[in-house]
Amino acid sequence: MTIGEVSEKYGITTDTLRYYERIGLIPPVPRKKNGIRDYDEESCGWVYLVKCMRSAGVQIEPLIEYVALVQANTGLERRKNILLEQREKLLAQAEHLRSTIDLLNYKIEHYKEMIPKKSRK
Amino acid sequence: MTIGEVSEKYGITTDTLRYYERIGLIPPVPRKKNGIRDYDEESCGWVYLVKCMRSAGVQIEPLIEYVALVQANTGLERRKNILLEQREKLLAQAEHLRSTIDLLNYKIEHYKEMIPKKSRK
DNA sequence: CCTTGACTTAAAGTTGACTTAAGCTGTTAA
DNA sequence: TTAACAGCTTAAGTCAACTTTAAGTCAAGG
Repeated sequence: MTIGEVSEKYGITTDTLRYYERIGLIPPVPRKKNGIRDYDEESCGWVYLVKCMRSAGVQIEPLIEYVALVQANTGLERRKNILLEQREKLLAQAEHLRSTIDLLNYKIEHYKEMIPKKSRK
Repeated sequence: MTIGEVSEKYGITTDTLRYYERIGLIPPVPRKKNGIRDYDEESCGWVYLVKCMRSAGVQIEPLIEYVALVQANTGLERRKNILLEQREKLLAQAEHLRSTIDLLNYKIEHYKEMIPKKSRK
């Protein structure tokens, strides 16, 4: 799979895909003899994981550390801790999101009551 | 209430509070004769709302528009729509967060299985 | 042969959201 | 009364995470 196809598939620009690889957010992608990236299942899996985590708000730094450990095949305990830490953050975020949505619901109800009385046009 | 007290109360620096006011994220705060800000209930309410929305990920721009409309006492319909739009975004984000947390749970389970076999130290 | 799409490094530019600096003034404690 | 403090303003600076530009090379397809 070419970088262009992967870009299409996940909605990430080719520039960003190369950037991710450069900074170690995903492990080096296998190349064809001519040096062109040839994404396999595994690389796609990494891209998917990063896309998912990043869009959920996980910072780049912990992900880079995690990827480095997986590549070095070490730090099992540390890897688990990184995942646990990030999960904690996401759980807190989800909780905060819920209460903010409640606040919005409350305000929106207020407008629903106000508006029908005015608009007629 | 001085800016310092408000800063303390909501965990927002005085710099940020002034910045918020300057860009219209909260309406102008009342002043004492000497020009020093004197936050009342209403201003504190705005600070709280902004803190809540911002930390949930709501963009500054729509909030500025909303605040401007409230101040001009117009655009009831538009205000409601802004709130509806932001709620939609937060709901989508909450859903995405949930699935990402699931993915993390899955990966963490994997590490829980791997680790006990090795570590004995 | 030439266009297309891939590749490289390195650096500058962008965006969103603050933060800091510089240079004031006004109130309070020693 | 004088020095420390908290406040004031505007403009410039910072940071993360990209994005774009420069300035090329390389190789396959029409």
